[in-house]
Amino acid sequence: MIIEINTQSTSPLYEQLRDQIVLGIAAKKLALSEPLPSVRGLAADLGINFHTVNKAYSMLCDEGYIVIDRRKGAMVAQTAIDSKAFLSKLSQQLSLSAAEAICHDMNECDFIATCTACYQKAKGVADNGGSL
Amino acid sequence: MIIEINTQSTSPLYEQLRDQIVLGIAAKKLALSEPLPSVRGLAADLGINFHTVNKAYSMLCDEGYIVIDRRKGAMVAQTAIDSKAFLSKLSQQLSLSAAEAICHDMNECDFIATCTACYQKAKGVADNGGSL
Amino acid sequence: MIIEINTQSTSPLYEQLRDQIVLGIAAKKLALSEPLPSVRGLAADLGINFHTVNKAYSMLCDEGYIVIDRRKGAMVAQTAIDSKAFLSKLSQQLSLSAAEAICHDMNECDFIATCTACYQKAKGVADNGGSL
Amino acid sequence: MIIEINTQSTSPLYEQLRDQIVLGIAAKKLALSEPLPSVRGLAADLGINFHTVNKAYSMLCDEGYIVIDRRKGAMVAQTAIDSKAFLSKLSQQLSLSAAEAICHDMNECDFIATCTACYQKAKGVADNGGSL
DNA sequence: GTGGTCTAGACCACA
DNA sequence: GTGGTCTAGACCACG
Repeated sequence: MIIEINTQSTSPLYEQLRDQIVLGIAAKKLALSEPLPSVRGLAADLGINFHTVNKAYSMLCDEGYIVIDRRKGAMVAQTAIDSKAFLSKLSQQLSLSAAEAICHDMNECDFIATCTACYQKAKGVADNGGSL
Repeated sequence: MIIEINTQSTSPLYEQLRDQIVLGIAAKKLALSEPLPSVRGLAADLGINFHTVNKAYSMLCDEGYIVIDRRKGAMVAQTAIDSKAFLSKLSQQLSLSAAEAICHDMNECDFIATCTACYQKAKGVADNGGSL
Repeated sequence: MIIEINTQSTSPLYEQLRDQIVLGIAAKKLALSEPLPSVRGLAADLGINFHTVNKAYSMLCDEGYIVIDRRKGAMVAQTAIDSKAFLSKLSQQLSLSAAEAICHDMNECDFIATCTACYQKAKGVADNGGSL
Repeated sequence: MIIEINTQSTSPLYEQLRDQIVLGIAAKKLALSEPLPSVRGLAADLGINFHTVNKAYSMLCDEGYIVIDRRKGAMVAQTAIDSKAFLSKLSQQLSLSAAEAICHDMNECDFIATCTACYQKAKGVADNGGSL
């Protein structure tokens, strides 16, 4: 799996990293229980400070996406927890996106079509050849 | 229109303000060409510094949601521009949301249902009772 | 002669007005010794405050583009004065424009071609049919 | 590279700063990818507030002259973008300068000569003695 | 150590 | 009266 970091973006590096890994897990590019690269190794690969990678891993751990074992390192969690708080957060994100779409004169059909396309893309259908 | 600011949140005040106003425009709580409150007036109402409000207004202006008229102050723009760059940004936001949903074992049906609900909510259907 | 004012621009209205009138004089749309519209009349036409028009006229008078007669009102001056200070100002403006052009990878030929085109345009060649 | 700020001038400090840096980039006094001084460092050198420098840097970033890297700070951009909008802006600047020149009885030859001189000066030919 | 954010207060330009 | 500009200082996020 390839992770791209843009050091010129306004969003913090650890957040970009966290987002990329979530995308990777959803697309099954990071298999369940597969160990993630070590903090120092990934930091070296990306050319960033290992504290930054550490922070991203901590966030992912707090959100339940990964589990961190002191000996085995980080690995993808079986399933993410705390789905109630998550639904509230998801709803907020989507409401804002929808509001932005409405302001840009996008009707419901087009918005839902975009949502569907993004879901498919996130699932990695295009990358894996569709059906599994 | 009521704007709520959470000073406890980690996200910057100007960003919260920007998001609230976008939601307000989408829900038609802020009519087209309706003047927004003055920078200092809104700041006083919210109990925050006027520079913070100013930054939010500047962002909204850059994004094309509002225009700042020298005579009448800030007002809702007729229509937001630069839809090409917007589509790319929207797609990125939705892809991340979709990935998070997938990690939480949400299937496509449920995700799309949530998207639809959020679109309706953003449009203010729930608030106005649907048809008028 | 048509004057266009953009109340949503960041540059002050009186400056826009001043620039438009200078362009008009150069293009001979405002003939020598022709009286300019009255301060209050022009303000009403443009839908702006007459203090704003007044300020623009004062600037033009200070720069020598027009003369203001208490009885006859404002009119185009025979010739602009203070050419030494002007040359310095012009050089400064052009140097900055040239620097911006260089940063955008524009070579000398293209820059000079653009300068020539702008000079012709300012002289109103295209509008008046070329020769006089 | 030496930056001079005139606190007596009517034009805002951040604009003067922005212009000086553009001139510096064009004259190659600031090499490509060379890091600019830090916001607070430059502010201290110039004896002005760091917010003022920050605003100038933000403008330059928006215009594509510099990029702000999270690790290395601000640096000269490889190449400025959005040349279409730029050409329109450049044409407007030059037209106004040309109009002013015409009002001061400057003929086309003299105007173009001045443009050429300014281009050379901006490129830094005069400073380096022409050929190297 | 660097930039980002927020607050606060003063002055001026603008309409 | 409104926004724009500049200054100043404090705190935190980031790397």
